[in-house]
Amino acid sequence: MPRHQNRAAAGGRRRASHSMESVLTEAVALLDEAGPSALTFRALAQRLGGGVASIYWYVASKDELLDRATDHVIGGVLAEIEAIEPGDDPIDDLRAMSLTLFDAILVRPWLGNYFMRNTDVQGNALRLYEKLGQPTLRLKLTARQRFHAVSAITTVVVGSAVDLGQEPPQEVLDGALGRDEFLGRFAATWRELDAQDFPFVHEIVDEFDGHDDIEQFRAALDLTLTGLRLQAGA
Amino acid sequence: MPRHQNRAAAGGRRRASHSMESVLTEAVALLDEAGPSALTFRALAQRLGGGVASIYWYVASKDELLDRATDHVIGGVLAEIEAIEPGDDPIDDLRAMSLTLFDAILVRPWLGNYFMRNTDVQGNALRLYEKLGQPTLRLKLTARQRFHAVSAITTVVVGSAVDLGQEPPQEVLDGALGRDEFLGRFAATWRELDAQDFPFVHEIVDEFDGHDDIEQFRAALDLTLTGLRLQAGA
DNA sequence: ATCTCTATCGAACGCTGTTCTATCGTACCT
DNA sequence: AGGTACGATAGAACAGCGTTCGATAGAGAT
Repeated sequence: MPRHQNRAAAGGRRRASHSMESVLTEAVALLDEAGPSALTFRALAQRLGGGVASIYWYVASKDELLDRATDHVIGGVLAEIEAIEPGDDPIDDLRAMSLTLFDAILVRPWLGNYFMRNTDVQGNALRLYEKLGQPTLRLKLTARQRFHAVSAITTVVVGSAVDLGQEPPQEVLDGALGRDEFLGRFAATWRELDAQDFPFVHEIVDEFDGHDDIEQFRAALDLTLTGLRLQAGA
Repeated sequence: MPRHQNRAAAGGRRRASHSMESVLTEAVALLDEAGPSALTFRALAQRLGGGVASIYWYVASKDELLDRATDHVIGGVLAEIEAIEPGDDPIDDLRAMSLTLFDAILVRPWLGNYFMRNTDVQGNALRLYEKLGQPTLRLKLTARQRFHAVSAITTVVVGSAVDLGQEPPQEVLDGALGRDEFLGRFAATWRELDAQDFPFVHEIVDEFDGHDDIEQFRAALDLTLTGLRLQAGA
């Protein structure tokens, strides 16, 4: 592991000169551009203009690379969340923070899969967890209820995000097939199901067709927050 | 794809004779015994006493294998859920179904990662989705609210389960390190954090230490169901 | 000038999912 | 019976992956 940051990158030489920063930045860029399957040590090395093995000086394994890359961008999210001014209602604050986190995962669907995997490496994730928990300190709850509340909220956020994070079947990644057509195709097969056996699916198929992910998430979050509000007796 | 099931497996011959059933059963067995990383085509072929390429006659890719294996066991869960007698309160029914599903994922943590990935292949998952939705038909809700409610519940169930499904760091898989010690080690590092900067983490660290996953899930589920009950105006 | 330590890299290893091609065995048709 | 089509099996090879090894370049200290 590197003990000192790289001071400067020497000019056009043979050997490449990296830094933790550049490694994580390029890793994130790869994840953003083409999803988790595109982040390979070879692809990353090529982007950095160096050899494969060099990356192992900064990172002990791919898992650690993913954890550090995740925490790297979570740092930005944390800053956004810390910039939120606390209001009168703690639950409204929780709501705002959750939406900010969700938005971030919406832009980078891969985040959900690695977020909070290992708080040893993911220091920013831990800080974010703390930040999410602080509003609950202003609620009339037991410590256990607070713990469960924040767990429930992160579950909803990350769970919703993971749903979205599933790599679409290539056709929509290419842009050949739009998201609406993708949903529509599912909806079409659902509509062909027997109406007797699948009354619920028929009831909601029009809602599913072309639905908005953010709205769906907001609905799930609000159910949880309503429950929490009731629990806090406010 | 096989059009006919295998009628009989001829006695001790050279060539192996499979069936969709046996392929999925052995795949599930591998997943159960040693997690997703243990399910490889080579390991599976060895268990089936045949060659690697044979599996591709039943399944077009590993993704499909995972989808079918998942749906295979979801079939059992579906039967359990269909055996539940509907009661007076639709939300109580929802609760019972969710707990049944969660229990199933608790026993097979890998389930959460593949559940509902592709309802084309996962027919039982679709039926389970329908079953989860039916109680909401008895609630005073709009179609959209019903859709969002069931999505929220599956998110909580699967989200909680995925959290648990993360392959533990080998030490606890070996049994060398118990789950309690594993949690305790995290708790210990959390306790060493600055109390000023991490008031919430300090507040809940004792709850985290040695916490029960099922209880944590139940708390998250109940928050959502309470919110839903309020929404339905009951 | 030599030594040490940081940082780099090419080549190789073992593993993976997947494909190619060849084949066996059975059921059916004449 | 003999021929043929096809369901079903399998070994070998391929490309790609994460990871390890051993060698080595460069900069600063002695």
